[in-house]
Amino acid sequence: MKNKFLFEMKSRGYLHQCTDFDNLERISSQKSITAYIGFDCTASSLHVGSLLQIMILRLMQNYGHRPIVLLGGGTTLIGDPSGKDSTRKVLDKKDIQKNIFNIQKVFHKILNFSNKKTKPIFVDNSKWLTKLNYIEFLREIGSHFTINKMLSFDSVKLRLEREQSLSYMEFNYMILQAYDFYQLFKNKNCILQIGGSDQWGNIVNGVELIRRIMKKESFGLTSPLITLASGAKMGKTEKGAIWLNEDLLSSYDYWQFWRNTDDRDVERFLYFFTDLKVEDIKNLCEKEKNINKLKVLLANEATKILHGETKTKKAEKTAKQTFESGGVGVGLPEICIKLSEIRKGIGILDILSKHGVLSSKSEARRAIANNGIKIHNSVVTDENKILKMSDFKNSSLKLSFGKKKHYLIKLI
RNA sequence: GGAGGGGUACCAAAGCGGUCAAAUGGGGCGGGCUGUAAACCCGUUGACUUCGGUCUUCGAAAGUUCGAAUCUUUCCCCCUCCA
Repeated sequence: MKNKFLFEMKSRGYLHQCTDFDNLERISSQKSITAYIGFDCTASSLHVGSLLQIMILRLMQNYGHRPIVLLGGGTTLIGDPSGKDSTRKVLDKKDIQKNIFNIQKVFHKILNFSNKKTKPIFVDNSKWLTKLNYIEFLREIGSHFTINKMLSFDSVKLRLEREQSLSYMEFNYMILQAYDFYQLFKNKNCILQIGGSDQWGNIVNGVELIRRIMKKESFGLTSPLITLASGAKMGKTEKGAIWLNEDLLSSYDYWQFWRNTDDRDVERFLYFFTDLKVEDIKNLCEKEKNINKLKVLLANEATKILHGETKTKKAEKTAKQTFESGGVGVGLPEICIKLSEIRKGIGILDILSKHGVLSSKSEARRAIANNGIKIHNSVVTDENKILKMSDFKNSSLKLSFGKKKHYLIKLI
């Protein structure tokens, strides 16, 4: 393969399907191209489930291509039915705008803005979608779609087969996404749409719409859906999503997420989520027998991309102090307690339930009954324990819930 | 619009007048083993509690009853078939 960009895409495992690989390869070796990925704005942050897409944009930039980040302010008003069992709550415009604002931040961290040629363009499809005139739209765009075909797409078919209702509103989603691609093709010279494999149908619709209206070729490319070795979907852990925005998930917790990767996923993730060279990863995985070293490497490299070198080093150091030497890591989440409260006498249950360690006193009781709470590494057995000054060392106290969640209680 | 079926905890699914804070499975959480892994084993899984109990939950509201997730009425929602 002569095209370095697509070659690396392939060797990292980013490639799943493409509408016309050979032609895309030819064009992207001749000139710099523009490609877009659309993101849902249903939450105030993206989570690791979207990270692969962002890594692809990053890779594009490395090879001199320009990414467009489409934040779907318009399509989020409708809700993509792809891969979903049921209709989502409909968000209002204000929330979506807020989400767009917050989601943008993460691209500024991961993508490169210094090179004029490859600087990302942000677009919000509400700009054109909300202005559409229904009748005109049906005539110009709707006439290019047949219901026969639309019914055959997985996103629709699955919902119908499972006897779950699909509203007419959602049914229109794929047309709107196709229209997005058409708009970007026409106005921004964007010839490629990238997405997760669940987007294949939506993407193909766009490619076809462009061919029908403009008689020109555009391209669609999908990345594989990442499933964890455990079978779960990436980013959707039960304990809560792995958010990319730091106000929702600290850099330490983000580092921990990667550090706790399943053995079987480590190698793949090194290709997916780090900047390490493909050959280097290959060599490393062959030579390194200690999988835990690779996990640390993965955690370091992945965290670096999102949160930067300084915070990564800090997270690594904190983890080392906390887990390997059983000591007190400096970067642990802190809980501040007033000196006067200690003097009055504050119970362990209150500490646990009021500072977000656990969500209720009952849960705290349970945790203590199950030997899950430790102070300075020794198990707390009395749920009525009152914290005293003598429990603190240098006016701080290490509180642990389970093996992995550790907090530092500080006196103020 | 007509005829049926159904809405139970995070999810699936039992219960069909008291012994039901609700079987069972999955998931989650904690413990053990280990490597901050997987698998496996054990415990736990509404809230508050002076650990005696108390309070709020079975789509919503009203009612029958000493007593309701269970019976009645109305309403809301979902599904199937017919039109």
